[in-house]
Amino acid sequence: MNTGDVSGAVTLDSVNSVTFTQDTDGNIILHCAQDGLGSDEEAESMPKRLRLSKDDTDDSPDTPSSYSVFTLPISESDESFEVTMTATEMKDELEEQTKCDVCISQEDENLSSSHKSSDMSAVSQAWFTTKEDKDTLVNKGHKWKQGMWSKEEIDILMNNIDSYLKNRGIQDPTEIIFEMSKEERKDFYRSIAWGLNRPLFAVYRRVLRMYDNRNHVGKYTQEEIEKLKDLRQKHGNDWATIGAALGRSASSVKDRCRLMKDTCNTGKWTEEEERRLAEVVHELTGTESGDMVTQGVSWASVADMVGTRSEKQCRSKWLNYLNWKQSGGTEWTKEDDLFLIRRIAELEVKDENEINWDILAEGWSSVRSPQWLRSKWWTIKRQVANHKELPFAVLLKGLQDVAEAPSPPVNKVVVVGSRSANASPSPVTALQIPVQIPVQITHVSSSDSASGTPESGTITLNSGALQAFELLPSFHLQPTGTPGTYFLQTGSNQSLPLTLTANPTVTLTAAASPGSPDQIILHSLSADSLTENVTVQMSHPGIIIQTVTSEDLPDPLNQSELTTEQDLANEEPESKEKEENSGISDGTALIVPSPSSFIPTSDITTDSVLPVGSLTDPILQNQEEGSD
DNA sequence: TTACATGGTAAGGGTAATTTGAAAAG
DNA sequence: CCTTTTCAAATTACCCTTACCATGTA
Repeated sequence: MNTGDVSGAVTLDSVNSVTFTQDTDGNIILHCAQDGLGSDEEAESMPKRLRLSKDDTDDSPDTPSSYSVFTLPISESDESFEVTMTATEMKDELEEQTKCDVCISQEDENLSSSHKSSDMSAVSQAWFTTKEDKDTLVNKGHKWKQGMWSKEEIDILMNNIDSYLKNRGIQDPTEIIFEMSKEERKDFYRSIAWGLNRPLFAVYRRVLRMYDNRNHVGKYTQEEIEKLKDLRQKHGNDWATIGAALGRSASSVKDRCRLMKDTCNTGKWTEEEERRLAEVVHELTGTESGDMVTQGVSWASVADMVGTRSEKQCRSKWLNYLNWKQSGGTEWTKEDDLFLIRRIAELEVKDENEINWDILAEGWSSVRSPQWLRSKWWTIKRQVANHKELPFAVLLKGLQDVAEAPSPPVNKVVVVGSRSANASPSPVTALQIPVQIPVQITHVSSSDSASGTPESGTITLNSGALQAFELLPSFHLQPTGTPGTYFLQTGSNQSLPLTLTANPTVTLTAAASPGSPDQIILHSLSADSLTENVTVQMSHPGIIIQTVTSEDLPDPLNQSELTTEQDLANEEPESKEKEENSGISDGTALIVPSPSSFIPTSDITTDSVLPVGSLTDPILQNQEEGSD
């Protein structure tokens, strides 16, 4: 699937000169002369005014402050549009200079010169290689982001690249990156780094990796590995040459070589190996058996001394098991799960990246290491199929509810997120309290049904309750007549993964939830006699039933049927794929209790999340393609 | 020449996700 | 007893920083 056609992509090439003023409410008004709008024949001289209002969902110290820009309606014919402008670090300037001229012009010399007048982007406009440089800047109060790039950062980067390309009339970014000379691409990196709190060299590397198509090739085959060994013999550490010969990037082959020491064992560690590992670690770090050692270890040296294992194996064994074992660690329990979620919630961080795992892990005997704890969090988090889309706070609250639910562990159905009505692009967080949704499964005694058992039986699902819904191959909704109530109907030849036993009605989960009148009735028309006439009632507004099948997307036909119903307009439970990024994708969702192995996350990732811009991150794209 | 900006490499610490394999359950 | 499922350990593809070097240029 291609995300390139995400609708509503923002056009950034409306090159006009604009003027900021401030109104009495403190809003910044952006006056924008209507001359340069490209092909627009209607040379409407009416100036377009935009109001900049601070987006307060995003005021964490580490994330860029962003301003939403809305057009103020001037006339009916005025094509309104909406832009989100990231104004990182420019905030202060904007606030103190109530009036300034900014030229967003074709020539990005202008662009940079207007920035140059200040140190607003000191971080992203410097190459900087040393720690001291970093410290100096940080001490001066500049933000310095490092570590994994967040989705937001990538979006900014992609947008920057996009507008650079548009300004230059270049189609393919790889032209600039791999073909142009230094001179020709002068200022490329400088321009695209704008708005990011990372030094240029970080941006530079990120971009190289992103667009190097020899970099996301996937698993090494056995032949490749053999060939790699040969090449290694021949060329030593000349990774560029080896990579070229293999059709892989230099860093890829370098990394692969790190995994294979000729003397490496695989599989389970022997006691002797473990003993040696412990000895070596303690020796190299000047610590004693029983001490917690979670950083400051040179794993390359450790591996050398251990002899039979690679550095990664050593590190992994130590941080995920051995150190904990030796310092008297205790087993991780379900309670620990809950405790972890609570602890994280207590931190009240806006973003996962702000969590200090070292501190969190301190004095917690069932935690094997901070690194391990972090991965533990990941496994918890990934039980939520769409965790990638959910705002951190929502995810957290949802998990907390789930974990604390007193309900029996069997048949737990959890849904995170609720529908935030329509339209209003209101803050995604806070208001939307994830709830557990009671799901009732009853037999329907409706209409026809020739089935012999009007009595109903318990419905148990293969293993996790929601699997039933996930596996629904396709369906459509039919209004039942009762407002907000629909039949959700599957195709006749598709059997639900439901089996009936002998029990009348079953509530899959019974958590406290806001009473809600809205119901969805699922009516299976499966040919399978056992599953005939099964109705699933769910009472909650805005449940999204995500059809996640192995073939990915729901049947488009059914989708369209679904959306034609007028009263589905507000409550329409399933619309995600359709609606793309029209703003209502916030927060509604579905947790799944099923093993992660099953859920293809590919279809719920980027499309609805990619906010603006028409470029796709090739890395993401690659991952999607690969996940088939 | 120095000093500095830019662009580049190798090494290695790290993360995120999948694969593997043994134990538990059917 | 055999097969399937489950779950944690092991593995691996990929990511990011640091240190250091090369070259261009003011």
